[in-house]
Amino acid sequence: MACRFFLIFIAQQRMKLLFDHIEQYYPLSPAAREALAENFEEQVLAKNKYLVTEGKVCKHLYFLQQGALRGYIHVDGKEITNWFGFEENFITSFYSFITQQPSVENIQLLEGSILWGITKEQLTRLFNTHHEIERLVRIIYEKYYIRLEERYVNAQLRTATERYAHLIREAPHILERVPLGQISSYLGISPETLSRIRSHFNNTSAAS
Amino acid sequence: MACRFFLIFIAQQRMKLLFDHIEQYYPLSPAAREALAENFEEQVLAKNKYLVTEGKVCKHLYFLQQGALRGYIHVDGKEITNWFGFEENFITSFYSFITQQPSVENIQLLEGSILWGITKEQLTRLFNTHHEIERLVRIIYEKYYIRLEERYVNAQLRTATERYAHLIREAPHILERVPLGQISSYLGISPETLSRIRSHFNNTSAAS
DNA sequence: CGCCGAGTTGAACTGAATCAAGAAACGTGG
DNA sequence: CCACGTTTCTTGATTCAGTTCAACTCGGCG
Repeated sequence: MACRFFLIFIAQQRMKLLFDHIEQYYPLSPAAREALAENFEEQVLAKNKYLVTEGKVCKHLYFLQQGALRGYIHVDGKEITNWFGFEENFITSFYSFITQQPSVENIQLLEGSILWGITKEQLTRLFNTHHEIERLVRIIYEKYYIRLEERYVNAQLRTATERYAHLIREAPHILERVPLGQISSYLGISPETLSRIRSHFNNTSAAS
Repeated sequence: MACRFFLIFIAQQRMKLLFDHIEQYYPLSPAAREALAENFEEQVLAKNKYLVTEGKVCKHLYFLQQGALRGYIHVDGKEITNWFGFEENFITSFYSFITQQPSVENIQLLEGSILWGITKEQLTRLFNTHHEIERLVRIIYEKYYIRLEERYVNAQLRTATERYAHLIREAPHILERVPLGQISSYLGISPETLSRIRSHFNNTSAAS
């Protein structure tokens, strides 16, 4: 038996970042932590690989421990990036994961990454056995809802230049880790315009 | 005792639309229904009154049984409508309700309306006593998350004309119940442009 | 009856897209 | 380590969707 507890301990050590992150949302009992540790599976993926591809059902909810990725859709033959994901975030194609309908979006690795995944079925089972896990997920949904609402207002109200300024203020790391073309589609502007905005920014800020 | 059950029955009859709606998301046990019936409070408000005003904390989650309303924010002295709410929808200022921080948005009645409200505290208490109520809310969050995601993609990708076309296809009732100026800010275009788009639509569709 | 807010229509203007061509940066194989 | 093609980014010229400003119309209401 000592052996079993030791293995649980080891597993939870490897998932430390995930559990630390969860703690910020809602503190779980040891039993619930153990149940989660038994159901999350590690996944290591190389740059440019896909976590989710359009047409296929997204079965997993992921926690991104290390790396970066993006969600994009195809519109008129072009790739439109809808979001970027970085360390310590839950990742999935929400529409597909929730409804279990084929995904319209693709999730692609921008860097080699380490993820922890759990299937919808496993999670649903855990909801039945551990009320607090369902509470945790309810709270996570709340946070992500608010985030999305912010993005929506931002997209609706701001001009291209303002959206870029907002991005370098709120998430400057994106600029170093993501090619311009993907950022421009995320901001809803053409690559040329973003290039111009950026050079204008550099000139005016360098002058000061 | 017979009297008590009779009163519960009466209460649930008055809230029939709410319970029917909930049923679509997740079927509740009689005990949970009863608990909800005891905590939701009816509210009848006249046209142009406010359900939530900016600066104040939004304490309630509402179910709109009858009527119409809109959420808007002030930007550069202008009112920007972010969403419309109609019958059989849950309504709140999500950011304020979830975080219990002062609201940035106003919720105004577009018509005289009948609502059922429950406070955040009451709901949180019910989460502790009835797992299934927390599940219901988790499922509701999922649905509303997907809806918001759709609105986001729509705002980001479509042109003004396409957004209008999408609106009359998906929610034609809005046009009859809401003044043009509010619809235009919701679509993220100027009233003049919407007027032009609309007249163009009428001309081309009347010609066919 | 005249006022007032909401909607329409016109003309000028502008932010951003598109088209097109070059310049850098990047990775791959010799 | 360099030469190569490929992709990514920049810069310029033109075009276009949508804004802004301004004047006008219409329906409701004191």
